Amino acid sequence: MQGMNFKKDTSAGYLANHMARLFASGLQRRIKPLGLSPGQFPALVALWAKEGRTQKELVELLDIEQATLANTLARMERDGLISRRASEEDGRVQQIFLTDRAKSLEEEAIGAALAQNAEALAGFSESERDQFLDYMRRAIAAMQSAETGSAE
Amino acid sequence: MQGMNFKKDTSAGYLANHMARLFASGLQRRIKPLGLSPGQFPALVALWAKEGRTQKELVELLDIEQATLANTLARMERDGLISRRASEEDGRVQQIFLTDRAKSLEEEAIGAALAQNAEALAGFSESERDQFLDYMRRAIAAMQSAETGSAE
DNA sequence: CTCCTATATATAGCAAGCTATATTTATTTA
DNA sequence: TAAATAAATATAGCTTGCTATATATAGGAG
Repeated sequence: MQGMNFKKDTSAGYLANHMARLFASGLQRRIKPLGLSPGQFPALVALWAKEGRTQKELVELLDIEQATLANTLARMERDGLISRRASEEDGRVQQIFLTDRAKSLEEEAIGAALAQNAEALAGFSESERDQFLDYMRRAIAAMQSAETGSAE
Repeated sequence: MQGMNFKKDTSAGYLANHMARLFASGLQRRIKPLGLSPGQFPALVALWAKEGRTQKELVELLDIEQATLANTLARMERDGLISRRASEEDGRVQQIFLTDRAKSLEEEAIGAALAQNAEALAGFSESERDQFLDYMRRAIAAMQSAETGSAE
């Protein structure tokens, strides 16, 4: 069977990958001047909302693996965005705090992310935008349940 | 201004990133038994359609950078999926050919990708699916034109 | 022919993902 | 209490993506 029917622009997976890369590079362009990178964004958002969280708490909040977060946090510490303080009750745990610099970037950084989202959805009506977000949430939920899922 | 309004599940960029990672890991789970990985997929699709393409031609076809493709092709060669033959007319150019193994995988691999797409869109009606793909194409187009774009 | 420029591919170096495993400290159990 | 298990974090090693730069070959201008 030669020439099976597979076109990249009709593949949801292909489009999702391409779209995500454009979101990331657009965000990067906007926040690089602030000394931030896209992968740090989710952790920053969680810490702007509440400091002193542990790595475990962040892993539960963000949809990434523990090892990925550990590396991201190491880069953030290196870049002067966070500091970590060992817990006294439990020697395995560290609480994570934002530096003054990281705190000072909240407004601009969130503005950049919102601007990037707006750029991507510029041609969308409000209801189209809502529907698009809903579709993405549904696709995510479907794949997550398949992940955990039962027999094939 | 403390506590700016930014929620990950209402951010198109966040959802796009998460969704793309789930597509990739789902596809990986399906094609790993074939000895393939998700990043090789676009190049394979292009070569299944027509062999003997050059790297430059593939870069024009796929939405990735030349350096990314160069590395992906190196891994594909290492893994016995492609071979390259230097052009006689132009010493800079190499034509890329599929190995027998890579050719033999076409049906199963495309089936895996289609199955992954189907899994993600399981709960969608046909018109919802079409609309979703269209939304993604529109977001991609908006970000691409902003990339090239005029003054801010 | 020689020098400049353009083109095709490769390499360096980094970020952000992942899986799998190691390490360290707590907790539980025998 | 000593040994086994669990929990929190780190590390190893890989892929896929990027930007920036190097290398090698072609082609054009003088």
